[in-house]
Amino acid sequence: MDAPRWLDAREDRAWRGYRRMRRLLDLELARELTQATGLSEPDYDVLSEVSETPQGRLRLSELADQMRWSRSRLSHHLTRMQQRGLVTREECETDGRGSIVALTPAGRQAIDSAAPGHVAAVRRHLIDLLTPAEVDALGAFTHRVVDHLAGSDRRHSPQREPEV
Amino acid sequence: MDAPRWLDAREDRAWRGYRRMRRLLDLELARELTQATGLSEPDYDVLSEVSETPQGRLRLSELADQMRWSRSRLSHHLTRMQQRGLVTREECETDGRGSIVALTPAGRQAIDSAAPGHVAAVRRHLIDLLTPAEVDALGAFTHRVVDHLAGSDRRHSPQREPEV
DNA sequence: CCCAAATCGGTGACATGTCAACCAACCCGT
DNA sequence: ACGGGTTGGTTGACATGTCACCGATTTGGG
Repeated sequence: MDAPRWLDAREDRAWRGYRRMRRLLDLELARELTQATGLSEPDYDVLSEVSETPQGRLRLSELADQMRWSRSRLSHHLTRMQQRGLVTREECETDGRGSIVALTPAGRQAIDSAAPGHVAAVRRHLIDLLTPAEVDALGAFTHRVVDHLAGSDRRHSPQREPEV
Repeated sequence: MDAPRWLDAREDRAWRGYRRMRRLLDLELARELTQATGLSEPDYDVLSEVSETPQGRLRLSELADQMRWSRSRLSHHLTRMQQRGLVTREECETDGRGSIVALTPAGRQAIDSAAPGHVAAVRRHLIDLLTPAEVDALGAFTHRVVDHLAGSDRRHSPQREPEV
């Protein structure tokens, strides 16, 4: 950890800007979404993922992996969503341990009516403020960063180092 | 809310990439920071802000504004940091209501020893993966988005509409 | 076939963040 | 100097997320 390379002015500007944007954008999108629909962003994300499957049904483990959520978090959150009538849990026939989330009609209705407004907010506060070139750059480098993290993640996941 | 303009393929790629990056990057940076130093990211941010003042002392309201934290959140968090001996609270002489956060020696030591590693992690997982042009683009559009949000925020803050 | 190990999901304790309510001190027009 | 309105900060109740652990089931090697 010797002679750290600090961030230069442009890097610092980018990093601070990123952090600040992340915080403010999150707050605003969550605020608008909740006010308009009563859904939180996690609610929205869950409903969105489940509604994109043909059946409106999804295995918990798959959902957790897609969202990069811990199983514990998903389980807690689904319990709350279930109490509000947005989803139900069903048994998995092919695996006795498994569970399946399914949208209720109310859940389907909630995501359908929330989506247009949410997309509009994303446009208004982010996408439409970027030039096409910036949109492409954002798509490019975020995926690069994610791939890199997924690579180093593997080192931390419950896998053994190759034996000697 | 009629005829929503959905995100096209590139916009969708950028938006999904951003969300995924945000989540994974947060997790990884927090994980490394906590493992190396025992500090959480919020801890780090608070210590970082306070340590950048000449005295290592800062008015609570100023700190809250700079960090875009609610006063409540800040108060709760400082209470926890205080219990761990990282900061202390002092009275403000010029304003009887006010409080001041001050770094303890332990707090100073914590941020000093945490900073190099944290910056290195930010480089390794983000900055060094971007081209210089991408760094500049990130700096540019994040600030644009923040300014836009700050502008619309004003409409929601506790201010009156101009009276008739 | 059998048993150890891994996987799936759930639970309880705890850390963190939000929201609304509150008190004390300040401000300021009268 | 008074008193209403505002501000600074704290608090408690509650929502959310994390962590460690558990019980049930599946899997895979001998």
